[in-house]
Amino acid sequence: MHAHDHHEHHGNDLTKAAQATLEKSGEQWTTMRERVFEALAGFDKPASAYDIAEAVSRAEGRRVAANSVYRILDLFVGANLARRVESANAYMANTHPDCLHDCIFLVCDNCGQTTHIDDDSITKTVRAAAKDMGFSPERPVIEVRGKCADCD
Amino acid sequence: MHAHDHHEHHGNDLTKAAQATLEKSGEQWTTMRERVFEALAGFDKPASAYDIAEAVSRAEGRRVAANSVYRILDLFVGANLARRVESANAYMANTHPDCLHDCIFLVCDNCGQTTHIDDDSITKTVRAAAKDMGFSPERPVIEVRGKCADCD
DNA sequence: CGTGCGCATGTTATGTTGTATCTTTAACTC
DNA sequence: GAGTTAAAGATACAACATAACATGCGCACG
Repeated sequence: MHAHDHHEHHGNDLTKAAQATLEKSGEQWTTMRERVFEALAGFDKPASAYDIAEAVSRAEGRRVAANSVYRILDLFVGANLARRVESANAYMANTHPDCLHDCIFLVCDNCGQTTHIDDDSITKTVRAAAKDMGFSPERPVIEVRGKCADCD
Repeated sequence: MHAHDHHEHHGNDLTKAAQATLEKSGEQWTTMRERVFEALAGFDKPASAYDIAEAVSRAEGRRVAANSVYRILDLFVGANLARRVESANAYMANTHPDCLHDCIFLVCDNCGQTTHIDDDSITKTVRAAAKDMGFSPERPVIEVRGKCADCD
């Protein structure tokens, strides 16, 4: 278990936490950003920008272009409201935007369900190993592909 | 340092090792596969299928389509002759195809230079952490984005 | 009041990465 | 060398990502 305690936000609470974090970083919490965040948080597996564009389009009854979604996702990733899952070319909402981690994703190859772990001892070790090679780590990407408990 | 000793193959030696490994797995070492492998091994940074298609096209003086390259890369990854770098949507030749590892890539965000580490203690820990969550790890993806010694 | 400025979003176009399907060629077997 | 099978070519398209420019909207300042 990791040492410090942080909230795993859910539902409306999560949206509120995201808004607070984004505003604290000096950015606006617009309608569009809220729609994108809610769409993203509504997926239980990594969602591509196009998945989100489609979801928001449906919810809004108008065409929302992927382009706009990408812009917002980039902003979210920068502000720690969302994470990119590299091995899936897709994004996940961060359930504790108020707290910074290198996190580890477990991605089921069968159903796509993705959970995350925050194990700072692992990520510290990975960063240290990179430093030992004279490399300056900035963003560890640690993902595990395999089978989730349900699909195994 | 990792415990067991394996060769880091280079140049013609590497090609020979790749051929041996591929044939041992019951696949043919064709002219095209050799061209693709050599093109791949010729890059010092992750190469996309399209990069390789272009390199092979130039070398052969004829148009080689990306999809042929993809087929061969998939085969190579399956046979441990090459690795996919997920955070770069690109591939690297495996310098020791005769030896199986979960490996760790250090990818420079500035120049693209990518090196790899084989640190089994880290990868074992990652797999163990996944198992603790009831997840069956099959393919850990461990990559570190940052700055290489030269660019830092 | 209105106009000019900054930022968010929309629109369209295009670039890059990855698959699918079908045809043709090349490699091994006898 | 003829027949069989695996590999590679051609073409089309799907999915992911960015670029460039236009529009809308709120707000500060004259």
